[in-house]
Amino acid sequence: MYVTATLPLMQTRSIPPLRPRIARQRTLTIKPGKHLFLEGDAADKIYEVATGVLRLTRIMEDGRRQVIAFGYPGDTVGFPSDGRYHTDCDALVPSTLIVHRRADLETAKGDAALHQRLLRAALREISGMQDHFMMLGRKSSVEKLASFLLVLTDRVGAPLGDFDQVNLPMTRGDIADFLGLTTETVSRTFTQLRKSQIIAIDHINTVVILKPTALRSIAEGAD
Amino acid sequence: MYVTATLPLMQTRSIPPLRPRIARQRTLTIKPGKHLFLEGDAADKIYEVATGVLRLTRIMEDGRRQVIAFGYPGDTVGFPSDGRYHTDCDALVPSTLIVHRRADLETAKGDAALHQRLLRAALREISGMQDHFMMLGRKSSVEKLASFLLVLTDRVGAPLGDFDQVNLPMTRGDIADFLGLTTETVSRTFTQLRKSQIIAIDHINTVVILKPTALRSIAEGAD
DNA sequence: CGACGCGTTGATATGGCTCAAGAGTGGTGG
DNA sequence: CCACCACTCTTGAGCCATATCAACGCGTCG
Repeated sequence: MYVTATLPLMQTRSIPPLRPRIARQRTLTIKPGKHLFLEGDAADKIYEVATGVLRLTRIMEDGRRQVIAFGYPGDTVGFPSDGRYHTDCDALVPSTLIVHRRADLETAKGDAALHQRLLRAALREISGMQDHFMMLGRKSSVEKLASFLLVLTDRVGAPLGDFDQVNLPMTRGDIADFLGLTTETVSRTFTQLRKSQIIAIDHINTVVILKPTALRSIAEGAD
Repeated sequence: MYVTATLPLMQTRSIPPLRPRIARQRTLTIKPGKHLFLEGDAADKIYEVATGVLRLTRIMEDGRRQVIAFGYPGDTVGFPSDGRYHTDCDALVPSTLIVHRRADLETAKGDAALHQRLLRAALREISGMQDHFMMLGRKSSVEKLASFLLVLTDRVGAPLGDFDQVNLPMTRGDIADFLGLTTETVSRTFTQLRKSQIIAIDHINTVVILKPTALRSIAEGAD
């Protein structure tokens, strides 16, 4: 069997945000709480996150919500199907985005390199989602939260003394809806990891990874 | 809110299998139980299902399994990321596949129409997976099974008298691993739907949809 | 200062899991 | 053609992880 680190976020590995070279780039700023697009909107644009964090969600008629992904710098969001977006998308923190036309993804007629780039982002998204499946369908609450923290730390963690630290711009409810749990369970699971000295919690949204190895073995399903 | 039929399978809508026009197509036959590729294999080829049914799976070190998707005619499987496959893939029934080169997806240099076609398949896969997320994370067992049966019926159901009938080439275990349940729960849920006269079960793997409306309202979360 | 949103914690309920037994079902070889 | 075996499916009983319901603290913002 091929062993994979299980990665709940959209993408397996981050790619540095596109830096303008020759052509001027269309960019866009979006504030927390503001929607970039809604499910069902005609999808003309594709967005590449430059700074900030986005949230992609799906909502059922009765209000049940699933967070499909968090969009971090380097991530691309807004892949259309049948010309429409299939999730809602809003910002968790002030964010800046690079705007691409749908045509840049769909045809190689224009900027071939950009086309390639967007295509590759789409493929990365597919493989990232496959990890998320395993997590949603087959993992316990601790395993889910451990996996989540690990991926986030890998992608956007910052060293703090001997440890890695990670900031969580999303609420416990967002994490719950990403992992298929309730806020209460997420909160309890944080407490559990904190009490077993595997993580430390600074200000509600700042987690320090004290025992990365322990966290990793929890995520992979070691008892 | 934009209301979506929730669709657990890979793709929202089937597309007719590619029919050879000028160039000869490379095709391939695969028997039940045989693997088309494994997670981690170098991904040189992309496959379009012409006939049969494939199964895409992910397995954890301790044996927990997640069925990522079932590949029906018109579906495309084997999207690579970083040049590798990220799931295992085998056949549930004898299947024939149209083989494409990875380059056909990745560059528009060769057959532009084919490139487009594969790209669109990738985008459809992304949106299909988003539906699957909602199902895995937020639905009850009946809702899951109802959604599953509906999508399958839409895609590969056949009329039988006044009703639609659908064949299930996969085991209860496969369905369980697709829906994030156990075999026992899947079996019980089938029984429950059968006893409430919403479906009828012919030969273990043949389901007749007696009350599609009821099934639909269960899938969407009506109590 | 009050209100509201968010997070934590506790008590209890319950849906789906686990363990276990039996009933089909299909394949194989005598 | 039948007997046997392996495998899948079904059903039951009990349990456990997570949901639900509820209370409360804390920080933020008007």
